[in-house]
Amino acid sequence: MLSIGALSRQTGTKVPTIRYYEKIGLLPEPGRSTGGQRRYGSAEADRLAFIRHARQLGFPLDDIRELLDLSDHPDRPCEEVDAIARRQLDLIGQRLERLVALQGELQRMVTSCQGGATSDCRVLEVLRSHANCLCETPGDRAPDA
Amino acid sequence: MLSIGALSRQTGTKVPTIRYYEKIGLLPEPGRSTGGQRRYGSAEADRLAFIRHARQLGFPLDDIRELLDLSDHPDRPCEEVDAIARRQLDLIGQRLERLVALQGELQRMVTSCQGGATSDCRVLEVLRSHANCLCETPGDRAPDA
DNA sequence: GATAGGGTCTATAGTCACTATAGGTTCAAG
DNA sequence: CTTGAACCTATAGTGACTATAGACCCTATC
Repeated sequence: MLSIGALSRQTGTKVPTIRYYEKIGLLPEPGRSTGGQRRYGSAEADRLAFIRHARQLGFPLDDIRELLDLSDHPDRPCEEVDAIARRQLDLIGQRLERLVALQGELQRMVTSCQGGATSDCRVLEVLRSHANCLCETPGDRAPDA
Repeated sequence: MLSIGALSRQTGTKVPTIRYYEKIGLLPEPGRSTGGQRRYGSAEADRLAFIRHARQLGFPLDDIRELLDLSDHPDRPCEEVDAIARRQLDLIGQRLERLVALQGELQRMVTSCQGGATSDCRVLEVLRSHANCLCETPGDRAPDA
């Protein structure tokens, strides 16, 4: 039986994160010691490891919830799992494309800066003028990983 | 003089976002109509365009605040600007590296899935076992863009 | 001048995935 | 039996917005 701190060290997950996962229902409520402290077995440790690994791969918690659910039902077909993974792969592809473009523009900005006063700064100039920038995807956001 | 909606359309920024930028001090408090509605001139429009462009390049708002400040002082040397841009470039490089690794692992997962029941699902199996995964950077996060 | 509608106002809460804090309790070693 | 680290709960904060509610304004048409 592991304390929350031991589980934290074992899985590389911070203690508040474990409690957070419990609160949002990703981890089951564990047993408690007589004094009321959480005690974990290997099933919980496996589940948490699964979650952390999926998080490292950038899956959002809602997807992970679904993956865990599917994982709990070995008889169900794995198409849904596949779909979730492919969706995530797609997303990462999109982010990569975008990041490469950003890197390009930033690189151009930085290398064209010759020093001097900010009044002549090429970086600021580029930021000021929208000429020759990407600006394809105006208001998008992309989280994590 | 532009209404907030007109400025929104001109810069591709949502109206609540403009008000949010004002609240956190990135945009100055604009003049108002007799009825109390915000009215913007071209200086504000330029400033907002600068902010949006920097955001598209992934700069966090705090960096943008500093860039705007430097931009307001044309006599100062542009080294700081350069440093901020280089830092951002670095960050993007790191994110790219990581995303490429993620893409690789996800791709392997997805292509090795042969269909069938979730009990044999290769995707879930990989998520369950930490063997041959990246796991170098345990608890890191990386926002935006 | 009245009215209709769309735009605008403020304030507040929600998003995602945590992280930090405060103030108290329990556990294990010595 | 005492110490001090680890644990408990509850709440608030992060970043960069987004959404909602309920009231008010502005302009155009009648």
